[in-house]
This record gives sequence, C-alpha cells and structure tokens, in this order.
Amino acid sequence: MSHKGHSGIAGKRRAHAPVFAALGDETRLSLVAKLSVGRRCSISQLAGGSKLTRQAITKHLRVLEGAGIVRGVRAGREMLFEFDPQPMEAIQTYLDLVSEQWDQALARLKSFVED
Amino acid sequence: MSHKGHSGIAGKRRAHAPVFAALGDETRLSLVAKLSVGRRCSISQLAGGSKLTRQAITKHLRVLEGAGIVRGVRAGREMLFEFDPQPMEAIQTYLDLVSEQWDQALARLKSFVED
DNA sequence: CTAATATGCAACCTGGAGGTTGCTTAAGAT
DNA sequence: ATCTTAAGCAACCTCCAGGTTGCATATTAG
Repeated sequence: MSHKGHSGIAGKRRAHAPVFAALGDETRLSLVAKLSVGRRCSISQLAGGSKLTRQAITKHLRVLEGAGIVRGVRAGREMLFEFDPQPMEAIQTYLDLVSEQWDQALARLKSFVED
Repeated sequence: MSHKGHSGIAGKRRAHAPVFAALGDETRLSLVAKLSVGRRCSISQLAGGSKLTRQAITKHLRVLEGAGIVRGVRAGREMLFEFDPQPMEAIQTYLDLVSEQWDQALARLKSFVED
C-alpha cells in the first residue's frame, strides 16, 4: 500500500478544523493549560483569576467541550471540567502527516538538484 | 533563567493562538495541504477547483501569511505562495509539552492509587 | 499596440464569536 | 429555614471573519 498516495492528509480536514479553531484563542489555551495538569476544576475555579466573567469562561468551556478537548461532569452543585487528550493527539498526528509530506518534497527537490 | 521546572507551557500562548486560529478553518487547512507538497502555487491556481471566489482565497492566504505558515513572493504578474513549516513545528512542540504534562498527571495519579 | 490574464483595492453584506448584565434555580452550609 | 455559593438561561451589544461584487492596474501573449 504505497501507491495511490492515500496519505490520509485529505478528508480529515472537516474533523480537525474545529479542534484547531477551539485552540485558536488565548483564553481557551489558558484553560487547556490549567486542566492538562490533571486536577478537575469547577467553572468558578477556572473563572477566578481571569479578568473575564464567569459566563464568558462558561462559553469558552462549551467550545472546548464541543471540540472534545474537555468534558464536563456534574458534581453536586458544581460542574467539574476535565481534560481529554484524544483530540489533541489527533491533530498532532495530522501535523506529523503534513511534516512528512513536506520532508518528502524537500527530498524530491534535493534529488532533482543533485541530478 | 533556570527558574524552577518552568516547562514553558505558559506565556507562549500569545504566540501560538494565532497559528491555531489560522488552521481552524477547513478552507485554510486545504490550502496548507496543497502547499505542503512543495510546489509553489499562484492565487489563481489555488482558487481553481474551489467553490469560493479568488478574493476569498486571497483573504485566507493573507491570514495564513499573517500566522507565518505561508509566504507570498511576487513572480511577474502572479503571486506565488510557498509553505513555511516553522510555525507548525512550533505548535507541534507545544502540543508535546501539554501531552507531557498530562502524562505526568496520570503518573502522579497512578502512584497515589498504588499507595 | 491590443487583448487577455493575474492580482489588488474598496465597498458592502451577514452571521456568529466573544463579551456583558440581570435574573432564576439548585445545592451546601449554618 | 435561611443564607450563600455555583451554575444555567436569556437578552443584548459590538465587532470582525468570511464572503461577494465591481472596478483599477500590472504583466505577459499575439
């Protein structure tokens, strides 16, 4: 299976774009950073220390949840959010694919020039 | 320098968010895919085959250029765009950092449970 | 020179992202 | 039972991303 170049780099765009978009915001990146240390956090906890409103933070969390990067679970009167590494792993392998394609391009150029 | 462990996961958000944002659009992901094969392409070339207008494509290319993912060079009457892997490599190492942090969290949890 | 091609520029439109405020409801704490 | 804290809901605002059209300008082809 080396011919027809089904690299897989195409087609999965529809799946990956929302994840990139979710990470394309400073506030959300900061939330991801906080949650990726492992400890589950409530909305108020995450909103504390931010200049933004609790509601603003809630909206950002919903965006992250929509992309699958984060998952919210009820715990009594508070909503605890926890990190899910899967979507970010997915775009990581996507980036690897693009890098690979680029490296092959450089290799082709080199062999052409060396000719 | 040489502060504590200072993984560096913080602070660089301001730099990375625009790159993620630039990749957070299906059309732009498709442009990146086309350009990462190595061959430089003119705007009209890139616009051909798309349902969008040439101007729309131009705007997307400017966004990618703003994030440093792509670079446009004049060549006669046409504008050739070429891929630049650097910004995507940068977010790749950023994702590695987050993964690492997450793995450490899992390790801590495990050693706690193992008591 | 003239026609065709490639791009640039500017105005314009529309929807939704990102943020706020105000009020309501659920759940713990005392 | 009541006070307090956490969160949900909804309306509203502003601004810009994403897209279009129309016209102007450079460059190459014949």
